[in-house]
Amino acid sequence: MSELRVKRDPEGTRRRILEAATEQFTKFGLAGARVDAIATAAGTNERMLYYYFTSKEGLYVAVLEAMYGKFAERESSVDLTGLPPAEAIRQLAQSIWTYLRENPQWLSLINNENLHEGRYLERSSTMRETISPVVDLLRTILQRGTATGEFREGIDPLDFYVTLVGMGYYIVSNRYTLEAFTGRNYADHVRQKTISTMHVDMLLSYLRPADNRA
Amino acid sequence: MSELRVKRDPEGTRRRILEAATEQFTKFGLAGARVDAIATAAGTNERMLYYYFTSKEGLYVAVLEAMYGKFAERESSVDLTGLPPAEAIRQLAQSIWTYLRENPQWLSLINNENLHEGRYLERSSTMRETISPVVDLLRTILQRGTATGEFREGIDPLDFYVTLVGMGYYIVSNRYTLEAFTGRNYADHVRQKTISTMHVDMLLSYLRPADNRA
Amino acid sequence: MSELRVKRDPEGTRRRILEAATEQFTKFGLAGARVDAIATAAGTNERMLYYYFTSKEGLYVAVLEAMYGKFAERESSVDLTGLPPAEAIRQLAQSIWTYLRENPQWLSLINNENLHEGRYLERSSTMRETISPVVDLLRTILQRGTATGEFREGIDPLDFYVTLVGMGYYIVSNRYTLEAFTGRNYADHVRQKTISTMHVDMLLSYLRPADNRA
Amino acid sequence: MSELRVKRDPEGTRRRILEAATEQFTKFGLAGARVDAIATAAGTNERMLYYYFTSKEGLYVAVLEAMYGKFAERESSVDLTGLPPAEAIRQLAQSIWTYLRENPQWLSLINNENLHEGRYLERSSTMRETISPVVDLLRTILQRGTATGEFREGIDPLDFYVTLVGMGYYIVSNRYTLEAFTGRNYADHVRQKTISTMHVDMLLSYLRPADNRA
DNA sequence: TATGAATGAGCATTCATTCAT
DNA sequence: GATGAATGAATGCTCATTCAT
Repeated sequence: MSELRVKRDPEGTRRRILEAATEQFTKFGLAGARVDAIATAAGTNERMLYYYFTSKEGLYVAVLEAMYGKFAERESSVDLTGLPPAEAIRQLAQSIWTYLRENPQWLSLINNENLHEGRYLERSSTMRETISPVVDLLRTILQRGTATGEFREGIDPLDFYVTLVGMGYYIVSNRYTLEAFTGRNYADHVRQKTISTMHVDMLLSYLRPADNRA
Repeated sequence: MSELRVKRDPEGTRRRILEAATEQFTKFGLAGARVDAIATAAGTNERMLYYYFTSKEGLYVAVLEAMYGKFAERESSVDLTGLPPAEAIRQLAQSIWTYLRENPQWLSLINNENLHEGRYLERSSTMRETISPVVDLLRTILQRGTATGEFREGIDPLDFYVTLVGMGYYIVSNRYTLEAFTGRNYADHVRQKTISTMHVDMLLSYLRPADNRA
Repeated sequence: MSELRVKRDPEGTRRRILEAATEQFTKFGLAGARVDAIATAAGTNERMLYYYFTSKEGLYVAVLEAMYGKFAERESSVDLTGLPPAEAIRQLAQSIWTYLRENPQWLSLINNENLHEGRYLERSSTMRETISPVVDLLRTILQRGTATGEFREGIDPLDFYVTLVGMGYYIVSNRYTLEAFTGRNYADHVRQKTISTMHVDMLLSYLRPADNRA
Repeated sequence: MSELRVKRDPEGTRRRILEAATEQFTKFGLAGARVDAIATAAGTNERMLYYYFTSKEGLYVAVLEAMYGKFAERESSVDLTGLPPAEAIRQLAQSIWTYLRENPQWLSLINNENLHEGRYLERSSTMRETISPVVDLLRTILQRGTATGEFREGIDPLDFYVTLVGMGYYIVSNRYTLEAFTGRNYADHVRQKTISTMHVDMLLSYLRPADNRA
């Protein structure tokens, strides 16, 4: 018999709570989110939230972990084999920046975590492995570029990765204050394209060997 | 009659409330900060907070404005006249990055504002003028560099400024999550020096004209 | 098929719930005890508690009844035949006081019942018969003592019994507040022996006929 | 201007909360009492309860302390100078028992404290001094009696006091369960008179010297 | 018999804010 | 200007209990 409202649906209930919580936490932060708003949005009652996640903080950690999961999944799915080094860098950067642009709530969560000095992130243990595949990929690209003489030697892949991510992160995360300060709307498509071109140029001109310059 | 405790000190009370509020808002955000904690920390009672700032939000806006004021003051005090263009860029970057490093609470406030989609920032109207002197300064430096042939043409000063700030912003603001993800402590002095060297190199190699490269 | 965990054990489950409930109710009272704590301590789930005992109150009554059962069993097992009256009184008193000392949770339950004005006790009808054998025994002893001239006439056995029990009850039930008020630890063995000697003396000197005194 | 409802009355509000709390705690115990019921009964709101007493437990302790205060006041007001020793004992006992009879809520509180193993009583520091005046008084009476040869030697005043109090305490505190068990209503005036006569007789016959007996 | 899932009312407590002096 | 007293609406969380399997 088909029913509109499924009465018993543990997995569904859990999932709906997690989705609702993700939205509330990204919108209002840990302190600002309200458990009753989460329960209502999830179509259940507050009690179930505690049944599945023990506490508001427990739910917050679960949201963080679910987010990391999706992020890691996506990061490891990029395929850049066979591309010339510079082009690989370009595409890797675009891929990461696109992800950040499309998932601003993810950045809100990260910012919230930094407000809490990473307290809740520490509880989860698999963060480091999340990004290592991308950094490995980047390392390979840099090595290929150095081998062909296109890139200079001695580039630290992790610092380079952090810089690359930061470029995209900053303009997405700070889009509202940037508009107030600069008068420019960096959420705008054209604006984003312009500045990301600058960023790619910057990354690549930095990689170019000194001999090639003078 | 002489008393140990000065009862009436309007300016002092106002200032102490503002200082206490700054600390609480930067630590816990708008939602997380507690008015009674602010009052206690300021050595006064909650009522005075409403007397001077109307509401919690009003106090929050006042904190934002006070912060902008200090930031603007500092930004306009840099003197780079007489320096060769590349050196001027280097010193400007270092100056800004040092400020960010030394004022992480300022970044917390900005992040909080972005969480609120810049709602409270809009109320204050003088934001844009805050950064324009620095951007003007940067524009002059870029023009000087272009004139001497050191820098390429057609660089957008504002986008360049945003990129430069973002580089410093990201590693300070995200220091906690970066440590969880990368295993590196970017709050560390040596680490910060290393990556800021990379950033300056990146900015300058981007500015170098194409003719100079091939 | 043999399994390590026996799944079905109705009597065991019922018993374990009752034991866990006894502990929780004596520790925290009816209002303070938590059904989920009882279920957990009994190694089952809350639902079974309702299956066997209908409600929290039903379980509470069941605990009361089980306690009475044990108490009655014990009370009727004292054998004092053949002892001289005074010695019989002495041994009866010691027997009762020892029981009280060894079952302070029983006193907690009784106190709880008095807090509820005996509401739940009334439901059980066999209370009165519980103590009547002991009172009968006491009546016989008193009659024997009167016959030999050792005890005076006209002693009410029930009032005497109540007084005797009260002496032991008070110092066990109130051991914590007594320590706070008097500085003496009446839970201490030596202390208990001293005061119970006083109590026995008191009971016996009361029983002694007036003629014997002057 | 005369108003029915006094708007500002800090002392009154505090007092009314304390009175309402006393009633609720004595009726339902610490766990069973409800803060909103207390607030309503006090004609104020829950917030004020926390304003004046910090927490439910804080209020509970305040109730305990207020009760002790009244008890101590009363205890120290008995005047027995000039009475013959036996009469003094009789009147002291009656005075204490009357107090217990008239303040059964006080006994409920004490029982509750014993359920909590005296946890909250410990916080208050002046308990011991509360009863010492009465014990001193008792000691004097006993000494006077010994001097005249009416009382035997070597009576411990504190143990004697504890026994005396216990006699009255038990039949008041356990009046409901006693009725269920014995069928007698010890709250009844006649009943109480009968048994307290027994108790006084018991105390006095215990005090009488051995020489006087045989 | 047994158990995981679900519920709604109620819980102690805290919140930002306002009143009266 | 300054302060203690007062408020009502939340807030996160727990309660005893019932439903569905």
